[in-house]
Amino acid sequence: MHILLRKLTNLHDISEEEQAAVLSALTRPREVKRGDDIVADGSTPKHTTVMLAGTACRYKILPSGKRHILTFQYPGDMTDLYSYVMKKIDHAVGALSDCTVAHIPHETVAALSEKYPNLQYTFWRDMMIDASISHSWALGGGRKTLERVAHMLCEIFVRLELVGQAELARPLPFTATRQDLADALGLSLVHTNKTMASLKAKKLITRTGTKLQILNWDGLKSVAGFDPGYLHFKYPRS
Amino acid sequence: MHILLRKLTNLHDISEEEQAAVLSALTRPREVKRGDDIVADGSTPKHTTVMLAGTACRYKILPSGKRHILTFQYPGDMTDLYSYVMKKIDHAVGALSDCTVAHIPHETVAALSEKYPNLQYTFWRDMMIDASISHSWALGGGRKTLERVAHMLCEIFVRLELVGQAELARPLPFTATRQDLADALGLSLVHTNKTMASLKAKKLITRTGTKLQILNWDGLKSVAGFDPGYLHFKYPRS
DNA sequence: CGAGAAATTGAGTCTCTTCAAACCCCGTGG
DNA sequence: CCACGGGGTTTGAAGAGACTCAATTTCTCG
Repeated sequence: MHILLRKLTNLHDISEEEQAAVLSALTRPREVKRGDDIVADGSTPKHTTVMLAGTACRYKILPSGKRHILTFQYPGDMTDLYSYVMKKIDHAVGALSDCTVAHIPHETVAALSEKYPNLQYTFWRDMMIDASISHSWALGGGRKTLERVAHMLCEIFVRLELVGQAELARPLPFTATRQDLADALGLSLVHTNKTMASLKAKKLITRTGTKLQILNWDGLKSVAGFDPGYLHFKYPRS
Repeated sequence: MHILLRKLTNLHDISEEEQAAVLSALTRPREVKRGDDIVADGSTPKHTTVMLAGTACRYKILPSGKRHILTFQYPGDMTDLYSYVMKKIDHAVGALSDCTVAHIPHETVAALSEKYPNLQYTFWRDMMIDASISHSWALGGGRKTLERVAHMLCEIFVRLELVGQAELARPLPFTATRQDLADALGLSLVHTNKTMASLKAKKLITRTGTKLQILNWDGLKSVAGFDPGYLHFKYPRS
């Protein structure tokens, strides 16, 4: 099953015909190098972008020069529907690892929306869930730092697992650096790092080379107070 | 001009016919007392709510017991489109002052959306802008506390002015308490208050009874680094 | 093997929080 | 007409969490 369908069907029921229509709307994939922007801040894209492989993020450079990461984007995510509705985008999308992406022209999105209202609903829903996620990050959910970091790790794992990119037995294909993580959490690199060290000390996670291994899922989940409901998966992890 | 139209037409061009259709969809107004919930957390409303008078907020009670205010809602705002898309709402809407509200049943929203795609687009846009605002709050825009508080005051004024509820010459109908403001900023009451005292010391604002008077708009704007672009008004304040 | 990037660790500082107390405004009842 | 009470506001002081600066170690890849 195509990764985009894997994502969309988990959001909402869509028919075979609709599934085929979305897939045929995809342009030829293209490669993006780590560190490059997929969508530039302030631009008015003419198409939306679908992640096929790699990790990207929506981010903003603040006046202070700091980078704030709004959400991570994984394979299957439609990272730029925002520009379809808002015309001018107010943040950038950047590749955190080498990525493969495809596009759907805005006019095709419009045509699909008109022909298949159910699809449009699915798109809208995807967008709101994405907004909901970045929301929950920004708020920190009223959690203390240790919980927040644990929560972020839980979310990353569950989202990757949904699209078949991760399983507990294997280390996460966690291509983000500590700095990326810190920018997403809104914490300093140093403090993020010290917090992760403490999760490591509790034997909840460990680092194997570049990858991150979850040693004790239940423990991590309980420290984080993680409840995947806010991700609005149709078939949540048990 | 009806306050809802004043808001919507500033978001997007909509025809006379569409305007009339929206207005006729409104149910009879009802009153909500200060402190009462307009929409309960976790509920699945069957209608969206339009603010006609007063101040409300979308908020969440965090596990720590703290209240986090996501956005303020002023007259003209459609405060509950969220539930139209997401079914189950993940936050509450509460009245910060005595309010007058009206409703539009979800099925009417659906019918309007089908008949007038342009209206649906306007709704969608409204929703994304609202999300964008709460976003910008949560991030704090990378601003320091003094700037953040000033920025919040600027936003409140501009939004109220748009719907004819405020002007510089008169004190703001600022019905929120310091605690409300603190919950919206994500700061403690004490610190919020001290920050406002410092704005007062700079002769940018002053308090007259319950109301708040802006003494020096340009000064406030400049301290805040306020740029109303993120509100996506069609006719921004000069 | 070496260079550059990323991660780790230590120390000092400052912001924001919490706790606590006093104050002020305003409506109510004697 | 004034004392009382309660919600909201203001102020002080002490402590905790997070930040920055800076040095060191580890990893990765050519």
